[in-house]
Amino acid sequence: MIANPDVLQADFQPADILHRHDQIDYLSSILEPVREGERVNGAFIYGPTGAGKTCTAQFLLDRLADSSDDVHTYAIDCWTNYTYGGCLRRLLEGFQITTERSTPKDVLAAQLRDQIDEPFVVILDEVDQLEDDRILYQLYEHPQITMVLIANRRDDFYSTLEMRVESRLSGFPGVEFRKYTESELVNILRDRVDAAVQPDAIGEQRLFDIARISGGDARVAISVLRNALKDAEASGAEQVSTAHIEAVIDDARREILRMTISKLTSDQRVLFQVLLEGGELSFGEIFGEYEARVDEPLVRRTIRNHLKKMAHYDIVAYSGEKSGRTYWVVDELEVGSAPA
DNA sequence: GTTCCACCGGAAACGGGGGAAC
DNA sequence: GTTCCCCCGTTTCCGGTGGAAC
Repeated sequence: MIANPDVLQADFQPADILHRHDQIDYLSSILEPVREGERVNGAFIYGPTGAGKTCTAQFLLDRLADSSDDVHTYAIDCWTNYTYGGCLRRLLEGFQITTERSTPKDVLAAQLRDQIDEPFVVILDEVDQLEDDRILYQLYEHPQITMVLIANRRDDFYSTLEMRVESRLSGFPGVEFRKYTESELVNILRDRVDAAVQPDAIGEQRLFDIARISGGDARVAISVLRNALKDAEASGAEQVSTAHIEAVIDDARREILRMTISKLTSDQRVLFQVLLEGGELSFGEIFGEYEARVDEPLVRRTIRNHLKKMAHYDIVAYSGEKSGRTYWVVDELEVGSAPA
């Protein structure tokens, strides 16, 4: 049934990004001068998870790199490179400059300033995860670097920046990526189906079912599609049925959850599990349960930092400013009701 | 109003890990 | 192999806040 499984992976880069042509055209017009060697400040892409932000930005950078040998491009995941030094090192790596963990940060900054002497377009994905916005200021001031910033919420990001950085970046043209509509998701799924599976493996109505339960999130929709096709194939069916889709909704949920928690440290995973099982909990309840589950627990202050970081990741949420604060897991995968 | 307790978060210190220099 | 330097996660200290009990 499945002829080309790679096409069903969430990170597969399609030849065309459906329903994002307006954004692509606009971003292309912004980045066009870079091709001619001119300096462009950059752009800011924002919108919810699964709206195609990263995929589109990567698509644009690939196209830019293909069209000109003189333009260097690189993408940095600020979730994993959130420290000032770590982000600087990744940037220099992108320009083929090798660095060491022990290299002083001011040396890295000087290398960035002095050694990048050709047009360089950088995607900073999940830019709101950066701990230190000095890097954004230095990139802005660099005569050869163009930034493409990606985050979920525009206003939240700008509100965290130091004034001198905010005043510069607020001039970046913003490009909003809204959630996909059901019919848009159906087109995206059909595109993948046409490239990946045998004809008639899944009917149009079943694609609508998947689109409806995915809440506008292409990542979820593709995960449900992939799992439903696998389930149908394993059961010897010739076509995906409603029952196959119903059977894999929880699998898709777990898959997304696994992808999310795979980025966490072991202690953060315990905290996540405590909150997942306990629902809404106070700090004292979380810490008590955490302490009982690990052999060498970290101190309270560190756990507070971890919870704050997880809230920054949008994995957990909290209400209340001081005492009386409670924490809970954010249900990121908003899978709706099962198909009718 | 006062005291106690739990909690938050800034600041500084500590220590492990990794690389460079000798 | 040893020493030094640096990064970065963790710990310690401490001031501030808010709610509950008296």
